[in-house]
Amino acid sequence: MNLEIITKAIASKGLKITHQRIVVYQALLASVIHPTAEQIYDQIKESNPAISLATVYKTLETFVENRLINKVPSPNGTMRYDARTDYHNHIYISNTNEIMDYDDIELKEILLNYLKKKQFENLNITDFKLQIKGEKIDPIKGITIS
Amino acid sequence: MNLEIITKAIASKGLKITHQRIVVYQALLASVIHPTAEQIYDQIKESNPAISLATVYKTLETFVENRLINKVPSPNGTMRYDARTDYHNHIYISNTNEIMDYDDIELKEILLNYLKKKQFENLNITDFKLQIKGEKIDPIKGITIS
DNA sequence: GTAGCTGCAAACGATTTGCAGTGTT
DNA sequence: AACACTGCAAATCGTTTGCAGCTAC
Repeated sequence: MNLEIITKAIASKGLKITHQRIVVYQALLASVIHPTAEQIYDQIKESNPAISLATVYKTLETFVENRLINKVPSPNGTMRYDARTDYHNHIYISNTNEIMDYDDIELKEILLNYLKKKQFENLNITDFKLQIKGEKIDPIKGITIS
Repeated sequence: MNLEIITKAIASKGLKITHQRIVVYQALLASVIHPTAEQIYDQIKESNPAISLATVYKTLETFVENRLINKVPSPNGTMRYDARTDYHNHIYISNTNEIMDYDDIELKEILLNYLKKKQFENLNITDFKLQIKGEKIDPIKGITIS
């Protein structure tokens, strides 16, 4: 997406603007599959053959530390990355190993309301999400929600 | 816990009742920390020095396949195990790396209700839970919820 | 007796690290 | 020029595997 937005986002964290960081962030922003580090690497090395996998890992880790992106543990043990940092839920699809975003303002309200009512002592809540797990009935087709 | 319950549970899945399986299942049932395979291994090898870590892994995997226990991916990348298979939610505490169970019938109702209203096409939901992430304000003290 | 289980050691895949060289500021 | 960042290869960590011997049924 917009290169200026990307460089600004990186610079805003006091990080140096390198080609590698731009490309990694760009790839993640464009992706909808919550890719692994290796998937990002495979994708970007086509246009960027010199990049190293270790750099992709380091870059992603740096972004996570600076809250530019999120790291998502997946049920099969590998980490996946998510450029979205705003509130949203995930659906994990076990037969295709996909992670889908799932947004609903109503759900957010319901959960916020619920959590507000509860008293959590000694706990500072930093995040919450409804994790839905399921399987596609037809693995080739998409999922629609209404 | 009750040895008879343990052996019956294992036998009910058509699995052979071995000392190792009993001990692993027992340790997991008694634990409240959602231990890793290695934590279970460390705990049981005190009374069972001959047991091997590979067996603990294999045993846990067998239990998961037979739906006796659950495998939980944790944000730091390692898998943790949970003897509870009934509906419950998890709180992940990032500064202590703890996973806490969190139960509330009201919450279950709210979520069930919400999901019932929604139409998920081409998706067969197998599980859902509210994942709360937070940090302990005082890491030594516990968390109370009301 | 036989299939299923265990223990060992070796293999594996994902991720991290140390370090010398390079690039950004 | 200084320091942060990159690339490489080696190291590490959690987990899995192959296989020979053992055990529950």
